[in-house]
Parts: sequence; structure tokens; C-alpha cells
Amino acid sequence: MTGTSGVDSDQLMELLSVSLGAYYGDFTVAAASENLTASQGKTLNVLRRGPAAMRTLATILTCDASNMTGIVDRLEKRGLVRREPSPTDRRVKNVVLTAEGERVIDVIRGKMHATRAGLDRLSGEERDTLYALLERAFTSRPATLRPSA
Amino acid sequence: MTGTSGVDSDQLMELLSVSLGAYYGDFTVAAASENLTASQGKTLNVLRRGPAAMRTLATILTCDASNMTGIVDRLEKRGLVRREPSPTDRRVKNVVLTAEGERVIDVIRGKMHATRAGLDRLSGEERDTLYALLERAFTSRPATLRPSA
DNA sequence: CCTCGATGCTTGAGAACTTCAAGCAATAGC
DNA sequence: GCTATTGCTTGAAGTTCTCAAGCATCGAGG
Repeated sequence: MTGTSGVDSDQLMELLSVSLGAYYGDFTVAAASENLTASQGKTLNVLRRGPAAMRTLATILTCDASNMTGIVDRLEKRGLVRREPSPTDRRVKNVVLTAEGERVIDVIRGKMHATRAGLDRLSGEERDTLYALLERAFTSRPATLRPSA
Repeated sequence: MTGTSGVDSDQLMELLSVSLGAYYGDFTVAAASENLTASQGKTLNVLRRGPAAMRTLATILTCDASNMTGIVDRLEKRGLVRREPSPTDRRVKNVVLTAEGERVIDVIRGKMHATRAGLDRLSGEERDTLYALLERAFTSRPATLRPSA
């Protein structure tokens, strides 16, 4: 009994879609509880890493730049983000999380009980392993900081 | 340097969101190349496991049942799915993938090159490990078949 | 049987999301 | 300085999404 190599690529893809679907559902419910749509929540989530230009947000969220305009408009109207002109390129507007926006996204993350409970089923060592595997499979470079203009 | 237990829950959550973003972006682009929206693609993806009632789809996709009506309407209009009355409950409509729908979702899955390439960076043994960890964290029961009416 | 509450699906209204085509401002390469 | 490119916004058209209502059916009690 080898115990290895029982899983082919398709099975793993399938489980990935189920797992990420569960995560996404958890996130959507948590965002809704703060009166945010999934797209608005995802935008705040990205901005939690730091300010980003409209174009950068559109690239990360895999959507048209014109789409971000409306989403950021609505977030700004609620005081969750702020548009700041880039000091180095006057075409660019950097979107920044306000203190309130930061609070809201942290609340949302805290409400993702299903995901948290799932991860708690793993030991510390297993979480380390999961982290390393996901990092290798889904990030081009190791997740270190990268300079921006 | 122990090499263990360096990752806390928040870091793992963050990486999960990055992974989900990468997977979802890959999927969205692939679906768009077949002229499907992300929601339509996700619906086909769920149906790939087998027929499901409208209500079941809504639950899995974490949305209102009335939302599914429109999505399934448009998929049906394209001949990718079919509504069949449940033999046991006349309120229920089971949504079934047509041959063409099956073909399309398989094409989409095949076009997820970024995800596939990412998984290919892992060894067979690592994929087994990833599978086991995801299964434990994100599925209530081990992913075996479960009877349905 | 038959009434009553719960469930499954659909419809319609209103808001948000999404993309595309177009346009303006600013940058970058020549 | 010219020209092509890039970043952002606007407007139009279709899709998604939720909520409130409504209809049909099921299920449990009387």
C-alpha cells in the first residue's frame, strides 16, 4: 500500500472549485452582513494590502477598468475608501482605505466563521503545509513585498 | 530555525483570498472565451457533478433562488441545460446539463491554463497532500457519494 | 378529507455589476 | 514637438442580484 498518487489533476481541480466556492460563499455572506456586495468586499479586501491604482485593482479583480469606477464610486460615497492623485503620474488615482473601510473589512474577515472553523480542523503543522502548497501553486513569486511607483 | 508553525490563521486566510482570486480570474477568462458570464460558468460547473434542483443550485452558489431562474433561463435558451420536472415532487425542477453544455464546461476547464500550470508545479505526493488538507478543511464529510431523492 | 403552514419556483421592480465603445488628459518614445 | 500608449471616466445595453409577492405543491394535524 503506497498511499501516494491516488489523486489526479481533475479531481484536485474539482475539489479546488468546491473549496474556493465554500470560501467565497462564506465571504459573500459576511460582506452582506455589512451591507456590502461581493465585489465591494473583494475590493476592500485587496486594498487591505495597501493603496492601489484603479488599473491595478481592475487587473487583480480581472475586470474592465470602467467597472472599477462605479464600484469605487459607491465605496467612496460610503466613506470606506478615498481617491488620491498619484504624486508621480497625474493620470493615476490611488485608492486608499479609510479608517472606517479598514474597520469594515476587518469585521468581515472576522465573520468568516465557516472558513475559520474549517482551518481550525487542521493542526499548526498542517496549516504550514497548506500555506506552502497554495503559495507555490497560486503565486508566481513568493509573497513578499514588491516596490511600486 | 524550526521551520514549523510560522503561519497564523490570518496569513492563511489572506493567501486563500489570493488563491481564490487567481483561480476565479482564470475561470472567468476561460468562461468568457466561450461567451459565458462567470455566474453562468459556475452554474455549469456545479451541474457537471449531476442534475440539481433550482433550490440546490441557489444554495451552493449562495444566492437567492429567484436569481437562478434568470441564469438558468439564459443557459436553457442557449441549449446548455434543460429543466426537467422532478418525478417525486411536482414543485421541483431539476436542471440537467445537455451534451452541448457538458462539452462547453469541459472546454472551459481545459482552458484554465494558469491554474493547471500552478498545480503542475507540485509533485504527485504534494497534490495528494493538498487534496487531503482541502478536503478536511472545506468539506463537512469526506467527499464520497451521498444518496439523493 | 381539508385546512394551514412550509417549501419550490417564478415574476417584477430597483440597484449593482459588467463589458464595450468613446473620449479626455497625461505620459513616453521618437 | 508628434505620435502612440496608458489611465480613468462616461454612457449604453445586458446580466446579476436581492427583495417582496404570488402561485402551486407538499406535509402534518385535526
